[in-house]
Amino acid sequence: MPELPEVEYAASIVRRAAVGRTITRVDVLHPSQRRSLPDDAARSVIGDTVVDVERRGKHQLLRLASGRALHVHFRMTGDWQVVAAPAIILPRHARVAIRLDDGSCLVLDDPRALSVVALVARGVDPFRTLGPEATDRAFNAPGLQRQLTRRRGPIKAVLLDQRLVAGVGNIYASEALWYARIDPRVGADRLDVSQLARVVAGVKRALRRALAGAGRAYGEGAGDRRRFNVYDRAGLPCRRCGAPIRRIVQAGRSTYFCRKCQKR
DNA sequence: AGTAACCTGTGC
DNA sequence: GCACAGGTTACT
Repeated sequence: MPELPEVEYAASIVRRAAVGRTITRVDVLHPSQRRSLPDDAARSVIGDTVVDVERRGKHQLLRLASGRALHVHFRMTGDWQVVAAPAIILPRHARVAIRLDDGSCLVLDDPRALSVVALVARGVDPFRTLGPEATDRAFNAPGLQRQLTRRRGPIKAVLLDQRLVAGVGNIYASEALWYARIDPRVGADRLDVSQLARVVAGVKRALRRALAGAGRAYGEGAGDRRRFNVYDRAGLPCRRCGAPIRRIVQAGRSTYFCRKCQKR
């Protein structure tokens, strides 16, 4: 589920539920999460107050009054559930439960347990390695071209590199290149600045469209394929030209594209 | 640049 | 049984 639009939506839910609230208890319910959030760290945030919730790329940061923060990444299958008091019934795949002073509970719900929750010390910037935000003006063709002098590889793989641009995931990398009409297999360093401008525009278009729809049609499974132009549509007709959508594997991940209208 | 690893679930 | 899954890091 969680690409940037879903993370933005999840962050907005947590913001509403947690800002201004004080943490009264933290339970780490799966050994996998204990690696990033050991028991002593979990204990140490008790009594601290959530003052803000930020999102950068696919990362979330719950800023605490002490100056520290909880850094959250959903990876493949994480999500927040906010459970209201007094009936605290944890979802099936509850991995971390953060109780708040109004009796409610923030639950990290993650079947695969790959999510990461870590305590960040005051003054540490957990986002320092991230590139410009995908939806921001700072993500632009000239800037991308400069980065490409050091980063080679097919454009699809390059878009997934969070150091170059923050927030593009596997679905929207395919979607963006379909909008840009560019073949995902092309070496990124072979694209000229006007083609890179199309890639940048494609990324923004795909993400903004999804951001507008996040919250609706979320996690319903069946409705998902309809939202996409190419992702998970192997063999189905391209919405632009009718040619069958192809699936290939790049760097171990599925890529979907239209061979006819995505060139070079 | 590809592959394994981290985990569990789903669908063929 | 096996392939595959929307992410990321650390290895060949």
